Amino acid sequence: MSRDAIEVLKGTLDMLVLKILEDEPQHGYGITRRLQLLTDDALQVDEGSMYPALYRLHKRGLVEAEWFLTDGNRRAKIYSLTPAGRTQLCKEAAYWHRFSEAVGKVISPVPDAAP
Amino acid sequence: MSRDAIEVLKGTLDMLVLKILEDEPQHGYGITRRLQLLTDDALQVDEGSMYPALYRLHKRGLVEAEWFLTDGNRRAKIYSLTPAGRTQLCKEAAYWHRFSEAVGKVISPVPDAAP
DNA sequence: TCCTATGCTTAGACGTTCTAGGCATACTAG
DNA sequence: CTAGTATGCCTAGAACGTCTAAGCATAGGA
Repeated sequence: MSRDAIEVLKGTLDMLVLKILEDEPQHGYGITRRLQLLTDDALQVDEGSMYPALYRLHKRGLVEAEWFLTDGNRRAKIYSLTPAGRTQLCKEAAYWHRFSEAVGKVISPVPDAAP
Repeated sequence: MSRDAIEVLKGTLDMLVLKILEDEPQHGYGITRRLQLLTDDALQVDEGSMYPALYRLHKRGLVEAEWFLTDGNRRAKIYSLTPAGRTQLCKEAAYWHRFSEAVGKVISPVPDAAP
């Protein structure tokens, strides 16, 4: 399974992470699995992308981090959204909509919807 | 006008260019304006992105290039799609659909369509 | 003559993702 | 007891594509 995973377009991971954290605080590993789950294995983000992304977001004040213990008694750094992060999520989602809409106009020319 | 242009997500320009060329052969400057036109100024690709993209595509054998004279008597390098380019366009469009669909699943959770 | 639109080129900065390695612990099977 | 698997984190570097910013050249209009 999952051999048909696709790469994440550069610039979209931050938005995806923020969105996952909007649902509920998560640790890096959890975010990765959540993305996989939500997209039926289409999105499988590498750890080498996920953790640097979380650092970026943390440095920008968009997420907070705190160490906790999971059910399995393992330590995990739980990230949660800050107010600034919530704002940024809105911006990035809006950007995504604008961009994907623009791409849509190019690759699937509007066929003059039937009246 | 046009101050609300957005950046092109890295990895999508090739697809956009191939798509424009599928309609009809164009030169770099023309492709840029065509993208702008089709997307109501949302997509304004810089020359510094467009020409390197065309070189990439040419090196990969996805487009052909030939010098012509335009209406205005100016020289212009006209690019056209090769069969390989057409195939690649299909691949990239399919990738885009898969990716944007996956993103959609994350950022706009399905609200359990009403029965 | 100057300015704008057209049209191409290219070096370098920049940011993001991936590759690929490392580390540590909990639990299970043998 | 020991090996393997799943969990969980870290990071250096390569790879890649887009943008910034400069330069060049010509046509046509003011």
